[in-house]
Amino acid sequence: MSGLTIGKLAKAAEVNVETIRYYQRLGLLSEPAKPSEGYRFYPQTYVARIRFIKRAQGVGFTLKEIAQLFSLGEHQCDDIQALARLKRQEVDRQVRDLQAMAGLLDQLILRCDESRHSDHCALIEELSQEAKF
Amino acid sequence: MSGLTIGKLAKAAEVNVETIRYYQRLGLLSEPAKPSEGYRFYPQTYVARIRFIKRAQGVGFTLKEIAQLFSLGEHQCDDIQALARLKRQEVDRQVRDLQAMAGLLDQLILRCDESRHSDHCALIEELSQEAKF
DNA sequence: ATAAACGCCGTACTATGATACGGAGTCAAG
DNA sequence: CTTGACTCCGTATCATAGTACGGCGTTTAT
Repeated sequence: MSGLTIGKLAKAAEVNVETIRYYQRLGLLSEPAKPSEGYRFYPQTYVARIRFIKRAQGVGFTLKEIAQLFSLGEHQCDDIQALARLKRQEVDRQVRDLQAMAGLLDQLILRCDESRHSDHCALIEELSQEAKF
Repeated sequence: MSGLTIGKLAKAAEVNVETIRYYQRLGLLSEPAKPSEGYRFYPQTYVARIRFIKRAQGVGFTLKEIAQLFSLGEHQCDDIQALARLKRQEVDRQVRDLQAMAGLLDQLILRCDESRHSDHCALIEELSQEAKF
């Protein structure tokens, strides 16, 4: 098993072929050398990498940030730590935001149980008040 | 204190004036009636609402999803619960993803401490393996 | 050995989430 | 009472993240 064609990779990673090409253009994925005759072959590890990109995006990272994240390991350990710690803090903030969101949804669900839901705006207000960052 | 002009609101919520107009066009914010002479006035509660939108975006919600979230409270409690529960599950998944991301960053930070960082790709692979949703 | 399917590559188009711009009206400080 | 800042509104432009398309070459299954 020397590798996957782009179509197989796309299917395995559950993305569009064009998306892979796009990621290559952005440098998120390196493009394997093209054999003088025939198609490119992609290593299986790309499946994981693409899935990772998709998940990171799902939690609010931009492709640029993800590229930065990847680059963390590719430098000598100098200012990497600072960047990683910064990202780490952002992630913590995002977790807090999501937990607040979970709380809001829980309250909405509860309120539904009680068949009474007049003050959801107060909830939103409260939630955003917490956001002192 | 009868309300804010759009500029004051924008400053208070730390967004561009144009962003507010845009949100109005999308129905995320209702546009206060324009007095026959003079400027519109926005209630202070809009500050919280805008901050909420911004935070929700930050954790991966689209404006469309946020609009949906807002609409949850504005219907009679029928299929609201189902939708809220669905969103709730998504949020839980996102929290898990973020925690995995935090773990990845922690490992990168550690590896920096050890001044040795050859296998970060293995980390990414591992992380995306976990993602069986 | 040939047709259908797939890969390659460049360019064009789409949707989302804003931002900018221009001209006219309004407000408020000096 | 004027001038500078702000509002209003419509339209245009931008960045990001893809998706589609067309023409050509390659591959593979029948």
